[in-house]
Amino acid sequence: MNDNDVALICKALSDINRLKILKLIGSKELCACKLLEFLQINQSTLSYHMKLLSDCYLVNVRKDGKWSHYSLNSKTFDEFIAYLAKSTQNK
Amino acid sequence: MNDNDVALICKALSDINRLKILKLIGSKELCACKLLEFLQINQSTLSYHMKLLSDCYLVNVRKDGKWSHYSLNSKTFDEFIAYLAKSTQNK
DNA sequence: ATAACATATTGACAATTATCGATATAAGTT
DNA sequence: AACTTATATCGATAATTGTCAATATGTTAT
Repeated sequence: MNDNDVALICKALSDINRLKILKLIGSKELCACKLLEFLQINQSTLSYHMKLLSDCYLVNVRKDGKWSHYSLNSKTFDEFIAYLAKSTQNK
Repeated sequence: MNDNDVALICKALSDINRLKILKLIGSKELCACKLLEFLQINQSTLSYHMKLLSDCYLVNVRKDGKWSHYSLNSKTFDEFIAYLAKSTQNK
């Protein structure tokens, strides 16, 4: 993880809908159709957000038939938090 | 601190130059002219970034004569990290 | 094979962003 | 008072972003 990765992840988290998504899938895996129920956005818009979140490895996608199940990639998320916290220390 | 605050802070940290600034002022206060030495950007561009960072309370500004001294607002930063970390837990 | 369903992709568009040059403000210096 | 220095603001511009409607892709059910 480097500054560029962190910038990308921050960008991914800089949208209110994507933050809501993070919270929703933070503790349990959800499919796109469930996420759609909670958010006031179009299906294609959700798909756009999910791609953005998974492109920076913040979110895992598990395909099961016609469903896409999304979950938080805890490894990336934890590394991100740790990197950020460390960024502001010593040097 | 709420989702909107966090989205704003994430947006503030989603730029590579602002991330560098965060690292630079994370441990010690620096004036704009010092920051300018480290970054390959215009003076007005730096001023724009610093305004963005201080508008979301991530950065403190201390004016001293004609100088502006910037430092990390640790309270905001720590709250931000804590909020993010908590966002992905239980519910 | 056809239909229905879940999700992804494309194209378009308005809004926002990062950047710079020019100018303004405000403080120190001569 | 005139000049220099440090920073902020304004105006313009190219690039990026979030959104939707329409369409495509792929899967299951009939």
